[in-house]
Amino acid sequence: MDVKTIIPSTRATIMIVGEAPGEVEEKCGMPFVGSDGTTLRKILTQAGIFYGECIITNTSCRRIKTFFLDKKQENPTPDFALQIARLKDEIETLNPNIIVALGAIPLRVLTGLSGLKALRGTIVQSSLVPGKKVLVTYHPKAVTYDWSLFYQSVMDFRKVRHESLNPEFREYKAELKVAPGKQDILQYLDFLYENRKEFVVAIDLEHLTPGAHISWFGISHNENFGMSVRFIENRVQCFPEMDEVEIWASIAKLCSSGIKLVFHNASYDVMNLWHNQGVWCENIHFDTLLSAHVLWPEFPKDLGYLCSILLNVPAWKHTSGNQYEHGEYNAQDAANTRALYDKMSPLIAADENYKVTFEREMAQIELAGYMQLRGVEVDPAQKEALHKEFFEKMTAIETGLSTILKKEINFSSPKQMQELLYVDMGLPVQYKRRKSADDPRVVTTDAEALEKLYIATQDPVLKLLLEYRKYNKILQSINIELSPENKAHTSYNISGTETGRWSSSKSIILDYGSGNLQNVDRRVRKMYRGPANCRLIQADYIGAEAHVVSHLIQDHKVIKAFDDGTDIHKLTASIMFNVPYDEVTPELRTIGKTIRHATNYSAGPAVLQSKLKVTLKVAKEYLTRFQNATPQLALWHEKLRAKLSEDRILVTPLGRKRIFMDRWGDQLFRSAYAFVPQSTIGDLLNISMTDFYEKNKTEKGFGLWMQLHDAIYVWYDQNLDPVPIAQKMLESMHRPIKLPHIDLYIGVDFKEGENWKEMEGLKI
DNA sequence: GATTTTACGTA
DNA sequence: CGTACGTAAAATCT
Repeated sequence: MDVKTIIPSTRATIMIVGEAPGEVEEKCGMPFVGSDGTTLRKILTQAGIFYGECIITNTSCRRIKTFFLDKKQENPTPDFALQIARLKDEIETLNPNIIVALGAIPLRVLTGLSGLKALRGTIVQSSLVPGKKVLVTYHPKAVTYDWSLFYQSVMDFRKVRHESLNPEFREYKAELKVAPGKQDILQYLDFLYENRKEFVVAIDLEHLTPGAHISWFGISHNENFGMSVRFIENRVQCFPEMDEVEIWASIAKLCSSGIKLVFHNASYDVMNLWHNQGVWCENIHFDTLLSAHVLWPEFPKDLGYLCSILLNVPAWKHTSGNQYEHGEYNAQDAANTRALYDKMSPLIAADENYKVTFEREMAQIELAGYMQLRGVEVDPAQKEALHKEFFEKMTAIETGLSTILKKEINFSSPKQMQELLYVDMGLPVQYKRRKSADDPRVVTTDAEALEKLYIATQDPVLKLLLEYRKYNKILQSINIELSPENKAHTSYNISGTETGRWSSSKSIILDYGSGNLQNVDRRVRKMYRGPANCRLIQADYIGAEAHVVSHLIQDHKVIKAFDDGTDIHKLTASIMFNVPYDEVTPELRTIGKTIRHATNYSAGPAVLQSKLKVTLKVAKEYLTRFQNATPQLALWHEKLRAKLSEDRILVTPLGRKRIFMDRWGDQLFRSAYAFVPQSTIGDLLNISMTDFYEKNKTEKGFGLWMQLHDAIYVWYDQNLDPVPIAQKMLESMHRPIKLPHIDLYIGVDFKEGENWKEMEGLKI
């Protein structure tokens, strides 16, 4: 039976086209009746579209095995060709203002194009019925499979709603000036400078790798105009030396004039301009990357994606095609960034939480850039010594292993390790711990599995394998390339996480060091240090996340302990094992610490088992005992779940908002439990650090060295007294978290030393 | 050659 | 069935 197109009784402006009916649809004779239909209805509801006012159909109104005869999808099968003709007929008769293509097949049929990912969210002209607008988005089946696509689909349908108001296809008509001559460039820059009080100007750079030398400079003051200055072509300068100097001088004059500047990831562009060209951007007015991060931390944030949901521009994707093409993208990037500013700034301004969070992130741009360019010093002699030490250890184990195993094995190869453990040695196959009960079981040879097998068999080979891999990993973090000044650099990413913590990754501008400086192995930290004749001060928030949790759940015993400066983990152990506080042994304290941490984030017994190296039974017992001692925690978790079921939104005490879009279940809950404490401390530290930077950036004998989620590091001249400097750090870090019932202050602990490893308590 | 998976380091 | 990250090397895809 044919599945009939659903046609509303009044004239419909939106036509939704799926692929082909499935078994269920064919039986009822209705499109989208199964789980895909449920998903589609949910998406439409969220987007403010009534299902009943849409024309709903498929490219084929009966089940179909093969759509096309060829792989290129140019020739439909005879059956499908008839269906396409039927669809064309329906479009012409029903005359909707906009057609939505759900997935790749409708995209192909309606537009003749392919490449769903690149075209998603954009409006293209139909080739089937010329003049008709087609918006491309995911098929609900893809959303049902990967729920994180849900809100992206909602955004697409919001655009559909807007586009359904009229049938006109608007041609993209921006004027793009690519690689103009010197006079044109200077004339435009002068024009911008003359209007510096009124204009908002977007800038975008393209660079060469390695070195991040600027090859194209894109600039736009208006969404319908973009200019791309070509500086380098095929590694050769495009302008005579003096002309290039003149152009850069003009750019520098404009950027330092106080004109409002807009970027997509300012800490990269601004610092590249400064580092490579000495151009200083005085007024970083708006960053579209940061605004996207504040508005939708869970969405993709690249320019192409943002344009697809907020603008009406055709998809323009970056290819490594010819140079001129690259310039066109660059000019369009600048124009689109300028257009995004117009769309995004009202969204930020409309919500107080968005506003404060955005302003806070904007305030971090200069600091993040500064810390990237500054880098951290490494002692080459210490690096060499560490390498020698661990290389010898690794070699010794390698020799031991090769005499026992008699065959060459790459211990870094999961495949070969599986062969060795589960085939040659005949050990019981170990599986990775799953995130959710319905995840598939995956065979593993990771450290946790090896530990488990070692406990069971006491086979020394397992211990050797563990040690070999450990030393091999450490050597990786020692064998890093240093800059000519013996420094390692990292790019601190303000928008790197969904919590507001910074992430740390390889710097494009100064590609030296391990890249991520936030996961450096403790055993190699000895080689990192401050400048010559300087030492380091560390300031970290004490038990920060646990402190926040204790207030959120109103655990008065623990709150009081934090207030009194009692050792919280000792207290935990004392309560759990029912021993007097003063008789808690270090071993018991460790157990208390691990359990508190694990339980706050709803870890299961298997995690405790592997962390504490106890049996599953004992781990379960510990958990039960802790939960009994802290009944408030489960209540709070319940409260969070109730809030999530209401609107899936959580807001932290510092105003950061996050929508939890995962499929309803334990994994979503655990992310939610972790969010508020983790985000609050991340934001608190970044606020404090920015405050410290702004207040002290002109000081000579000390300065910021590193950021580590809940700690900051400062280098200082060893001839100075560290205490007053630590006091300045404390001034910036002693900062209230405003909770409904109290202003919460998190304690700060200080350490001091000559390198990142050897640090000892500093009393202030 | 590009992309995904595995393993593992940090808070 | 802790979350939040990034990277190297191996495995896999095209």
